[in-house]
Amino acid sequence: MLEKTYNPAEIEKKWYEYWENSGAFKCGQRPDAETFTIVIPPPNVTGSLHIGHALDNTIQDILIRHQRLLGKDVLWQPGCDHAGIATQMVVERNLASQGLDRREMGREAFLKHVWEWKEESGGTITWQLRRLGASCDWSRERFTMDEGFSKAVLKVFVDLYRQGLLYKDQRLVNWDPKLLTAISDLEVEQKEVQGHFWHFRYPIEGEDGRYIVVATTRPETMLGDTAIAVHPDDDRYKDLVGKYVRLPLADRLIPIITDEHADPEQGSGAVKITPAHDFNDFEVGKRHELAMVNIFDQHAHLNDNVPEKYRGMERFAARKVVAADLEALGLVEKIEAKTVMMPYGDRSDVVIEPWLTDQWYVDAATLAKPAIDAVKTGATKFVPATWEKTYFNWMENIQPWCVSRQLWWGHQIPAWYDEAGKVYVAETEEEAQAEAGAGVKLTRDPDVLDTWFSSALWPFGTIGWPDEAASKELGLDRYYPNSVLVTGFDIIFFWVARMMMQGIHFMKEPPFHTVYCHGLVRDEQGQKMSKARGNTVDPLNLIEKYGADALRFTLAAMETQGRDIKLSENRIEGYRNFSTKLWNAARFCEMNDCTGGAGDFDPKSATLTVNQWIIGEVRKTVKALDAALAAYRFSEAAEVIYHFAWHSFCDWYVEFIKPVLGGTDAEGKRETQRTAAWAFDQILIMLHPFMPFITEELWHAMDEKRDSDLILGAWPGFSDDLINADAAEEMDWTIRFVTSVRSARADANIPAGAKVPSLVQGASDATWKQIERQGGLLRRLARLESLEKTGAAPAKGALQIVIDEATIILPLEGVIDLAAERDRLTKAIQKAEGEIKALSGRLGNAQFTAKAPAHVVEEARVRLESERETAAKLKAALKRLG
RNA sequence: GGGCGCGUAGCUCAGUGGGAGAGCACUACGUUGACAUCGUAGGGGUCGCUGGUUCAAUCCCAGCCGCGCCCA
Repeated sequence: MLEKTYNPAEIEKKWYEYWENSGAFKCGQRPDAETFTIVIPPPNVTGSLHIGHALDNTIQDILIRHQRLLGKDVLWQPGCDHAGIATQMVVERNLASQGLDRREMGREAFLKHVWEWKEESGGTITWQLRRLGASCDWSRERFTMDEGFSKAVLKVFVDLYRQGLLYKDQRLVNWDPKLLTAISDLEVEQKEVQGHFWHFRYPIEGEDGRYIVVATTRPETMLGDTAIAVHPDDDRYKDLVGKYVRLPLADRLIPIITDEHADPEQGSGAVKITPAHDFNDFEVGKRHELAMVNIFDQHAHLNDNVPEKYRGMERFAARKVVAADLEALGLVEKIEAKTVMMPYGDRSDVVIEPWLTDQWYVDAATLAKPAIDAVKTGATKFVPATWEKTYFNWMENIQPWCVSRQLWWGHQIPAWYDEAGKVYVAETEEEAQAEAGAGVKLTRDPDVLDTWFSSALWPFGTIGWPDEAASKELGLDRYYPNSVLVTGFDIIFFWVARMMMQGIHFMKEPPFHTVYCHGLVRDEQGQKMSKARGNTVDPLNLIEKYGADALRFTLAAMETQGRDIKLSENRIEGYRNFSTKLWNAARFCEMNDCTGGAGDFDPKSATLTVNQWIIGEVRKTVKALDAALAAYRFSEAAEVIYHFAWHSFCDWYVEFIKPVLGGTDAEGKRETQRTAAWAFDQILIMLHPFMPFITEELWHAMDEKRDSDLILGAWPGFSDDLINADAAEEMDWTIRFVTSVRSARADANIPAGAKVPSLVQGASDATWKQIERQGGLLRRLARLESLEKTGAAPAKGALQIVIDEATIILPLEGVIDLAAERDRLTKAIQKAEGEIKALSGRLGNAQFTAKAPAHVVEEARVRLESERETAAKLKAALKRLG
């Protein structure tokens, strides 16, 4: 017997362990079936589950469980990435608290600490994913730093290098002076800050007293200026072009040049050019072959390329000193307050410095071309499609991708240098040595690769590539391409685009046919959740409080394409109530022997109208659910199954069958028990992808001798011949009858418990037969003492309810509130007349009848007819009321 | 500045060229051996504004207003 109340915590733990131990999550069990593959967006190995992960993985699990029920050979590939910067930062911080420093202990010792940390805290998120119910194939769990995967990373590096798609170059990078590494454009956040616009006078060489005014938001960089640029069409400076200015403080001569980059509208129209410290100026410098004077060291302190006075100064301190010194020289024309965009490192939150260094770059533009085509031709589709524009926009303007990082934690770049600095790129040191020649002393590039460089290989590197034996064992041919990728739109650039590029380049096929992008989970007020704001919610707490099923269902129900989710706790509470409802429905089934599941019951064999009706409703629900899931419309899918389970099954069907279950018709009772058990089984199956735990529990509670667990069950595959139109019509009418009578009773303040007599007037033969068939239910559910045919006009003061051609009369003279009843009828008449007016107006318009499709016109005619009939009945009722 | 998106019930949001929907909240009433984490009934919306296309616009188009995000 089921407990009186549902306790999710116990059940969820029990079933997860059972599933995992029974091997239910493992792929490859259905070797003849079609495959369905999702690779998990690998979370940071040392991270923990936040609500965004909960959403992302709930969606994936819904798809995975649905496809598993459809009989596919399903692979949900789990694993983590090594999160280069993030992890290294955490470990460095830990070490610092013990007074240790990585540079002092050296690379090898430090990496040992990182691996220890990974072992210690690396399991957290995978444990949390299990708590959520994620049915990943854990036996295949991978890590971007594990041996096989690392081989893939090195091979990709070497292959791209040999194909000329990866090269070393000296360019400006986004340099993080706190973390002391290059970072990619995507890891830079532009923030608005209040700054100043300094206008400096640079003296013209050879023209005493004449100067040119340049404006800058970064005075300290003037020490690295190597030119002044004016726009070629700017007449104000025509005579100065080709002349030189004497750069103050640095005391160097720099030329005045023309370049389109100078904006005549901005400031004075003349702009200082610092090619080593500004991305735009760098381009100008290249165009004009200007000197590149690098004035910063790696900490963004001034170096030996500046006058002695400034050497060693920190950049912001130098700013003040430079500005003050120029002021003292009378070279400051004015200082304006100005809002400026400043680049910040998303990890370190310090101002990023464009800095000239040697780094490794991937020729992203070349790799992007086929990746763009794959989406253009529809080989890969984004859902919702609106993200395709974002993808194209970025891909078509893609810059060389800086993939080297000055970190220790990550895949060390497979490049070796001889003493002359010549580079040898190879997968192993032996190969590099062979290439360089025996006896040549080689030093390995100390840098590591961007974490995204490795996670770009996730869709095939996890399935054995490039090792032949591993590929065979893990089924590379079978599971690549993957099917769907589910991720947040915020990492389309970081990850999706790069998987597309690498996947197509190395595997010759795009990694997936569909990319489903969901939004962000925000708090109730619509604020982005962040630790700084303190408005994060811990999904584990929510799971403890309401159950994983409730959280999952909530996220699914709120997941509508193209919109962020504003998560509120009372929504979760509501879906917790839904699981309670389901639990109680199961208890009802149990108490009434509606158990044994579907068994060998043939839904087509049902003879009772109520049973035929609910069977048809099941079919309609499956159809709607299939359509919703096929279109990745999760909120709609959730709504469909919720509505069926709660309203169709619990509210109506259960009430409809109570009399049969308690009655004497043994045959009817048996059929009804079997139908109820069958229908409830269908609910459990359809709901399983959303609420896996409670459904599995009830699946077994309803029948202790199941052939299979629900997780490996079969999705309903019925056809429309289960829909009996007559039964549907009859039960729909029954529902309308009951609802109308209840409503009228409530309006007339008839005590809910009172059983009242009733008469039916004007019913057609068909309706009357229907009343005779369903009389028991009608009386029971509408609280009617009797239900009889009458030809006579009713007594005055009766409650009258119009249902199509029939009028139901409750003779309650003296009991009902006449004024309230008059009101009710009048309102109903007004409503009908409003409809009549609108419909007849439309039908009276010759344009409408001529141009609108025939079925629309016909529909309007039918409706007009029925509204007229209703209005007439209601008017008659009002008249009779007295 | 360029691009994308949003504005529908008190709240959160679906939706569709042809009768405005759901959940929650709210109000009233609670009778029936699954369920008060419940049941029954009810109130509540010029579908942001203005124009256009159309027989017909909440839906399509244009402009405006308000809000958000991405890129420069």
